[in-house]
Amino acid sequence: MSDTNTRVPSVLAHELPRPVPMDELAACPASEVFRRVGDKWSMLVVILLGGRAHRYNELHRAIEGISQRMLTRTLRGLEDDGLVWRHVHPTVPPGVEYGLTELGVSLLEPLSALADWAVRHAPEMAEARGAEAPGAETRAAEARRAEARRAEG
Amino acid sequence: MSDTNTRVPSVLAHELPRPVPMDELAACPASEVFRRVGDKWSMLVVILLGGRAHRYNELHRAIEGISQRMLTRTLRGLEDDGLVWRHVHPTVPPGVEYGLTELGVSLLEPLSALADWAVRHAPEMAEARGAEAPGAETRAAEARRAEARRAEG
DNA sequence: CAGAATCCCCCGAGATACTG
DNA sequence: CAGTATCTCGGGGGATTCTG
Repeated sequence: MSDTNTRVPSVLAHELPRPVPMDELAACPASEVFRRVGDKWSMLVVILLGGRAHRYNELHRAIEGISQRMLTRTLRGLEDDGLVWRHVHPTVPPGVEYGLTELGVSLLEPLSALADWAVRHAPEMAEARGAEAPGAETRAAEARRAEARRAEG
Repeated sequence: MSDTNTRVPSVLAHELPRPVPMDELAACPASEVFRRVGDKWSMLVVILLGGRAHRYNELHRAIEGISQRMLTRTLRGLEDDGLVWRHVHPTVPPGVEYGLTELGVSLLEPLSALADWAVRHAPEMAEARGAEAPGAETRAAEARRAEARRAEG
């Protein structure tokens, strides 16, 4: 990936005119990060920790729906990536705190940009896919679309 | 999710002081979008189509590694989300073109911000997790970290 | 309190073969 | 050319139980 600090490859500079350099992107760190962003809990934890440091059970209660297993694994992953620090207070019932490293904090910005985009454009996406209430109707909508495609193509 | 166009909830404004409103975020479109970002091919396709419109096999060749099934499913998903359009040229061997909708184009910006972050901070992440060459050493590193944790906590 | 271990299930995703 | 149809497998992720 050549030169990192001065001139960033900026593969995605969204003016990109060229056929897109796959090697620079597919094999490159973006995929890895995208994957983390996509997993079910990581970014949620990052956001929570972006507010302030939390203890384990504090996170567990705050997130609601996550299993202990997944919370632990998620934290481990983020810690391994250097996004989250972990500090053990050697008290009698042990207390473990988690928080964002500087690296983790720096992620907050592009992440919030993406989240803001999501919030802003949610209505358009909802409209695009049929907009009717979720549930049985969704399948009906998909069926209609498939059929529309058949008629068209 | 209240008011969307004037004052965006901006849940993630990274100064966020409050305990983080889970309801506004967890159940909200961000998760959905994050998931899309995380899936193996979607964002790659978006980026490719960000350069210019492509035909099906053109994408298939460009991406290298994607199966027909996955390419089709990915395109379908993006189309359903309103990020990608699809146009069938009623020629004799059928020709189908895909491209980004306006919505899709608008995604390019936050997406590139995230990718740029990834490229910029890849070294730090690599260093954080041990930095040795991938493969068997990775497991050794993980083992070391686990042991370090045991010794510490 | 903060996990580790174990079991289990579902589905994302690849391989392969066939088609209008 | 641009798909669809099946089969298959690995792993992401949940529920439950046990422990320092």
